[in-house]
Amino acid sequence: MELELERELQKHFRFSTFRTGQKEIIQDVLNGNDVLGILPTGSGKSICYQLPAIMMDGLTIVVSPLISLMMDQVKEMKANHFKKVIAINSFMNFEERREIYRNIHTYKLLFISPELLSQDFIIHLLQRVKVSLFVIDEAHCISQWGYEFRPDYLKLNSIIEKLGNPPTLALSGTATPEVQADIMTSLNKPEMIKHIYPMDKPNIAFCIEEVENDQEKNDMIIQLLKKYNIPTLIYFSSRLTAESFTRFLSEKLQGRRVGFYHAGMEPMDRVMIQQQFMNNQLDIVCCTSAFGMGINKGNIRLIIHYHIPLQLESFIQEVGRAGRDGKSSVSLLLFSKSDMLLPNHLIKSELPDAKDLSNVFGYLRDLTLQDMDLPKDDVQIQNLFNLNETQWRFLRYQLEKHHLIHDNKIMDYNKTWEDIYQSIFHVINSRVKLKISKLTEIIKWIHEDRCLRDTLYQGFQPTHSGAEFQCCSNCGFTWSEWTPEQQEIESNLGLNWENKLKKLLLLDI
DNA sequence: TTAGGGTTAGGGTTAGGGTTAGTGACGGTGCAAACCT
Repeated sequence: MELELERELQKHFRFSTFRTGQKEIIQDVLNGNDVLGILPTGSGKSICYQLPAIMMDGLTIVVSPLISLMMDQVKEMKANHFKKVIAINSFMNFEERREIYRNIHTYKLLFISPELLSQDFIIHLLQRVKVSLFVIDEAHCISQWGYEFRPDYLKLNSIIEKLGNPPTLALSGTATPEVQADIMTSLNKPEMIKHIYPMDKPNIAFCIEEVENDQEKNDMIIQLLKKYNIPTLIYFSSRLTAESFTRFLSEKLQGRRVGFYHAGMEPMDRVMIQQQFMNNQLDIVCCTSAFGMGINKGNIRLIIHYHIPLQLESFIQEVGRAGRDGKSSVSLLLFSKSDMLLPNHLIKSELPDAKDLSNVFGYLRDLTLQDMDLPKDDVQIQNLFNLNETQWRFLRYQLEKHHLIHDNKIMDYNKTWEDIYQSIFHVINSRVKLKISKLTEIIKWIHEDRCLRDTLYQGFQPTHSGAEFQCCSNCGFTWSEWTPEQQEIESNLGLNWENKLKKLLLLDI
């Protein structure tokens, strides 16, 4: 068995040895166990399901949060001469999708979103093939997105059951013990075998600066970026500010290539900015939290937070994109007292409040009394109830869970309505409370006097390595002592046309 | 009396991604149309 695994790895991926954690996870998976694997990004998480998928009979299903991640995976595997892999999404046309459904039994590996996987038709289709392994990639999304933003993540447990309870593998790069427990509870698999590996970054120095206002933030950033010409990400909690700051930087830093990135942009523009940054054709990207998942660029040297993330988990994920190559990198978080308004607003806008909830129940009751269904169009419902998209999605999930609505039919009015109201009201309250406490946690960390590295990681893992370079602003970090490797002017400069062509072709296999 | 510092209030803002209808596959049964003698 031992040697056999290495032989399979060599045969299919041309690696002679496994990286940390891979083999242990794969062995447990092949033995039919449910496994939770926390491996740092860039450590080859995907091998953990790709190799079992090849070796096992039947189909491996991989739930992935982003279509772009699915595409990357399929492209990579096909480049590795593995052809029995496919991703389904709603952008494919009818014919393409029908072709996949017809040939579903010929694939070994299927990438799919939780939303598509929640559709009855897809479940019926997959019930006809043997599902050998069920994988949740970026499994922290269950905890981070499932409760409000993408409730279909919470339906995975019932989907796994409908598929005959295949062995389940949940993978993530960052998950606190709290998030790990949340994943297992949500999947209804309390007995998962855990393989947890440290994700602290010894090569990143943590720096926090309190300022009076945004003007001071701007001055400080300009001063820094004038000194350092290095691949830099600046995180914002506002799309508009990210855009306007990009213009500001372009003005102040002549010759520096600056771009912005957020979820409100055209998909083509997003791909372009990401590619340019990856290929060192952009120096600085001003972005929202949309930027990052699946970005594998080794030489990001500086991550600046212009606004405070809503939780330490997000901060760690965003900061973790620096210094993947192991070289000295810095995280700088800027904050002023007035910054508290923004995260508070974001938390509130995610969930309906008490007034919204009683409004909705009133409307629903009126509709049943008139023997009417909910409108078919969700936008119409949102307008009717005066909720935003996320609030209504959260509420729809809750109402469906309590069987008060099904599709667009509303349950007849009876005395259980009051219990359901109370139950949803309770969920909202505890979610808001939890989010506020997470925000409080990061605020507390920002005001910490002790070592920032120690206090940041203490909730995430039992121990962590010390700093490899400078530690943090509480341990005497100084900018004057920081001399990062400066960026080469143009990454392709050293390549002749033949190598450039090879590089291009490799990128597009 | 005035410049300057500190505080507060008020205005309008605010992240994240997927999806939308149709679709597959199989065997058994019942029935009607087509074909053969």
